[in-house]
Amino acid sequence: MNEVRSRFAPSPTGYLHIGGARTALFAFLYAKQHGGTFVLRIDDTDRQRSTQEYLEDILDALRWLDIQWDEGPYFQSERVGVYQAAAERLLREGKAYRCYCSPEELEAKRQAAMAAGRKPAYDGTCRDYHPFPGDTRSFTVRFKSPRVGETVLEDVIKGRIVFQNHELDDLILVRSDGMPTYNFCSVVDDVELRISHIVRGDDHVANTPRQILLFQALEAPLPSFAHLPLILGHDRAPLSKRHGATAVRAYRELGYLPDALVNFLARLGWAYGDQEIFSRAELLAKFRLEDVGKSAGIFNAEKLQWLNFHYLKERPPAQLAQEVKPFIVRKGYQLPGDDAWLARMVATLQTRAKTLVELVELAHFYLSDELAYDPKAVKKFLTPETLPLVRQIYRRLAALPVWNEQGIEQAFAEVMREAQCPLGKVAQPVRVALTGGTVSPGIFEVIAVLGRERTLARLARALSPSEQETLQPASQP
RNA sequence: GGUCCCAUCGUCUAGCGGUUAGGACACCGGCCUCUCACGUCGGUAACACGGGUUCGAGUCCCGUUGGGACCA
Repeated sequence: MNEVRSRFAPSPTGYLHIGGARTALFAFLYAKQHGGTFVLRIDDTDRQRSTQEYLEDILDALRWLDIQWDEGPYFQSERVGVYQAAAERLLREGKAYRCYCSPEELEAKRQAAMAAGRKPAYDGTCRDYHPFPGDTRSFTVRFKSPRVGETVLEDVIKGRIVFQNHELDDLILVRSDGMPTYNFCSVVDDVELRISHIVRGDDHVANTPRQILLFQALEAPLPSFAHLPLILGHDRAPLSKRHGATAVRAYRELGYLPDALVNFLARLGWAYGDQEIFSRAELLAKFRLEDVGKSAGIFNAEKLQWLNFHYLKERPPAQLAQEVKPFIVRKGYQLPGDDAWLARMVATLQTRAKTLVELVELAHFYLSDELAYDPKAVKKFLTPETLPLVRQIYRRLAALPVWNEQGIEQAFAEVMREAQCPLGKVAQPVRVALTGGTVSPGIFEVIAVLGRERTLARLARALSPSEQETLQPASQP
C-alpha cells in the first residue's frame, strides 16, 4: 500500500523547457529508485493555449532524455466528468457552495477592499446563501475553506511551512461555464491516480495549503510534497525566452547530448559531495530528493557545455557517428555512406568539439572538397621555401604501399631527416593544403582518414599553381 | 500591498558548532606538443549586514538588506 507513485503534469502550452525537464527528472528518479511508478498527466484544461504540437514536443523531449513514464499520459480534458462529480460530492456534503456573485460584483468588492486597505479576497457572501428552487442565475462552485486554524505543509525539500487558514479565501472549484479550475482538477486527479509524491516547481507552494484542504475535504490520504526551487537566468530573473534557449528541443538542436543535459539538470540544485559526473545508474543510486537545495539556481550554460564536451569525449565513435548524422544533413553536406569511415572521422574530432553542431563545423574539410582556404594561412605556410617539403611529402605518400598512420608518420620522418627540419615546418604547410587552415586534428590522422586519393589531390592542388607542374599520383615512384 | 520562500567564490555547490572554508565550470599562468585541442600542474576568487546564544558560529536564534514565488 505504500507504493510510491510520482507524477509529472505539464501543460501543453509551450515546449518542454529546462525547468520542466528537471522536475520530470526528479519525479522520475524518485519513483524509480523506490521501485515505484512514474505517471505522466497532461494538464490541458486550458483548451485555448494547449496544442497538439506542444504535446508532441513534450513527449518527444521526455523520450529523448530517456525519462520513461510507466503510466499515462492521462489527459485532463478527457476527465471533466470526474471533476464535476467531485464538485457535486463536495456540494452535497456541504464542503462547497454555489456562489452567485457576478464578476462585476466581485470586482467592486475587490476594489472596495483594496481601497479600505484590506486584502482583495472573496468575502464569503454566498457561503451560507441557499438559493430558492427556481434560481437560474449562473454560479460558480466555491470551496468552503475553514476560517480558523492552520494548515501545515511538511515539504520534503523546504521543510515545515505553516499557513493561517484565515489567509485563505474560498477558492473557485468550478467556473460559471462549468469548467473546473486548475487547483481542483489537479487535486482530484492526484487523488484518483493515487499519487503519493507530488514533485513540482516552487511556484506552487502558495497553492498547496488550499490543495491540502481539498485533499482533506475529499477524505483522501495526503501525498508528500516536494517543491523544487526555480531555475533562474543569468540576470536572476526566472528563465524565459529572453535568456535564449530554454526549451529542451533547443539544446537538442544545438547539438547537446541527452546525458549531458540530464547530468547538468540533476546537479542544478542537488549535489553528492564533490562528484560532478553522474551516469544514469549513478543518479538512480545516489540522487535524494531530500538533499535538493532550497535556493533557486542560475542556469549556467558554460557548465552544460563542459558536461556535453565530457560526454562527447566519452562517446564511442560509432555511436557518435550515428548521432551526428542529422547535423551533417542539416548543414547541407552529402552524408558519407560509410559508417565506419564516419566513425573514424568523428574520432579525430571528439576532443575538439563542445557540441555536435561544432563537430560538424570542424569536419568541413572531411565532408567537402570545396575547401575554404584561409588566405593568411596560405600566405604564411605555402611559400617557395615550404612547397618543396610538401612535394617531398607528396612523393613519399604517393609511394606508400599501405595507407595507415604508421606509414604516414614514417614518410614525414624521412622528409624531416633529409631536410633537417622539425615536424612543425612540414606539418603546417601540409595542414593548410589539406584543410585550408592552420587548425585541425593531428596531421597524421587527418591524412589517414582523408585517404590517399583526396590527400594527394589536395596536395597537388597546393603545389600546382606555384610549381607550374602537374603531379600525377600514378607517375611517381 | 498581503502571504510565503531563499541567501558560501562570477556560476553550480560541499559544509550539518572547532576546517589553512573543499570541489567543479569559467578566467589567468606553467608543462605537454606538428597546429588547435585533450591532458596535467598551479593561481585569482565566497560565508550579504547587524545583533544575540556559545569557551568557540559559514553552521543555531532574531532583525536588516537584497532576491524570488503566489495572490491581486
